[in-house]
Formats: sequence, structure tokens, C-alpha cells
Amino acid sequence: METSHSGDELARMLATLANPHRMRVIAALASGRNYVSALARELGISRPLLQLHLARLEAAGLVTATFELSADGKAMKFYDTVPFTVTLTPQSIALAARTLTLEDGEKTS
Amino acid sequence: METSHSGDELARMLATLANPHRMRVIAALASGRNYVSALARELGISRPLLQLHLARLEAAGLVTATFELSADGKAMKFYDTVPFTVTLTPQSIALAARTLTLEDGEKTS
DNA sequence: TTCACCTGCAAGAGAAAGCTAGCAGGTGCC
DNA sequence: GGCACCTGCTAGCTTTCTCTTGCAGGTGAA
Repeated sequence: METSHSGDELARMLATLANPHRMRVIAALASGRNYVSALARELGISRPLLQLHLARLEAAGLVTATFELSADGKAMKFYDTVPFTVTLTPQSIALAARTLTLEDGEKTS
Repeated sequence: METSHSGDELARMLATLANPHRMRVIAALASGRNYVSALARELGISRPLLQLHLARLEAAGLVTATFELSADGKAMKFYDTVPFTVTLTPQSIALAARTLTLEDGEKTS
């Protein structure tokens, strides 16, 4: 399930993974799905902070969210990891760098 | 030449790679070593800026620097890429997350 | 109703990253 | 000397990231 990424996608993915909290979130979800509040308790961080990191992980395509109703009718948002495999080498980075957007005047249209 | 990294090392490596300029530096050096000023011209960025990024890349262990004297006696700093292979999966991240430092009271000594 | 649980959002402060401008040193060649 | 090239450093601004605090909504159970 290897995906070919554009340079910008790869950069955003790496920036997203390069954070201790988000690494721990991936680690926690890799051993089983969970919902936001329980995950916050498990990781020992505040729920708003976790939601911020989950939003970034989801934006980078590293986790997915599913809304479900618990047995007693509570609306709960479950998160899962998205399987991915990215191999980083000088060559793979050189390849991705070819498709990087010019941060300045990108749109020529 | 795969290295096993601590969680902190991996995080710093990812943070270092997650930058368009630094990706381009890796790309440029992957096709051949070069010295600072020439590399700055090739990439179209200012020399001080490039030096900043090179320092970060070197700190993350992704490039190495070698001081050499050119034929006409100029002191020139040549940079090379360090071969590396890092495979990123939810599992590998979960493994690295186990060795993450607690950003707060890390030293118990 | 009150409590315990679930969710979402946003303002504001503090910390870190990114970049420029400008200074310093050196060499060799005309 | 003056110019062209090489290197190194840093003060200071701007932008981005990170995190807390505090508010809003909802449900079911005692």
C-alpha cells in the first residue's frame, strides 16, 4: 500500500509526523482504534490539544475518523490509523523535490 | 545502511526533512557534492539562508561537511549527502514513540 | 434537575522556526 | 589598492506552531 506523493504532500506528512504527541497518537491507534476522550486520557493530554493534533493527522491522511453511536446513545468519534509505507532515502527525496511548489508565485494562471 | 533511531532522533530527522529548501538541498547534493556558495547560486537562495539549512541538515546527520582548498588556494566547504534509509509505517512510528523523551522533566537524576 | 459523559470551536499567549540584512574574516588576480 | 571570490556569524523581524482556557452543543442515568 505504498503511495506516490507529491513533494508538498510528503513535506506535510513529514512535518505532521515530526511531533512527539502525534507520534504517540499514531502509536496508540496502531494498537487499536479509540475515541477522542478515551485517547486523551490514555495519552495524558488535554482533549482540545488532542483534537488539534488529530485534525492535523487527518489532514495529512494519516488517520481517519468515524462517527459512531455507543450502546447508550452517546455520539463518539473513533479514529483509526491509515496504513502507509514511506521509504526515505536521498534519492526518494530528490524525486519528491522535483514536484515541490514554488512557495512564492505558485499560481501562474 | 539502515540505522535504528531513537524516537527523538527520528523526530528531528523528520522535522529537518519536512522543509522545501532542505529537500532541495538533499536533492542537489544527491547528484553530486558541492560547496556552499555554488550551491546557493544553483538553488537560487541567499548564502546565509543556505548555511542555516545546511547546519540543520548536518545536525540531523543527513549531510557531512568537508573543508578543502581549491586549486587557487580558496578555502571551500564541500557538502555531501549521508546515505540513509528510513521506512515509515504506523508500526515503525509506534516503535520509535516508545523511546520518546518526556519533554518536561526528562532528567530524573 | 443535576451530574457525568460525549462532541466542537476559538481567542489569546507563549515558544519556536524561518529569513533578511549586515557585519566580520580570508585568498588570489589585475 | 581594488575587485571577485571563498567563509562565518548574529541581531531582529515576521510567521508559524503549540497549547491552555473557556465557551458552546448533545445524550443518558440517578
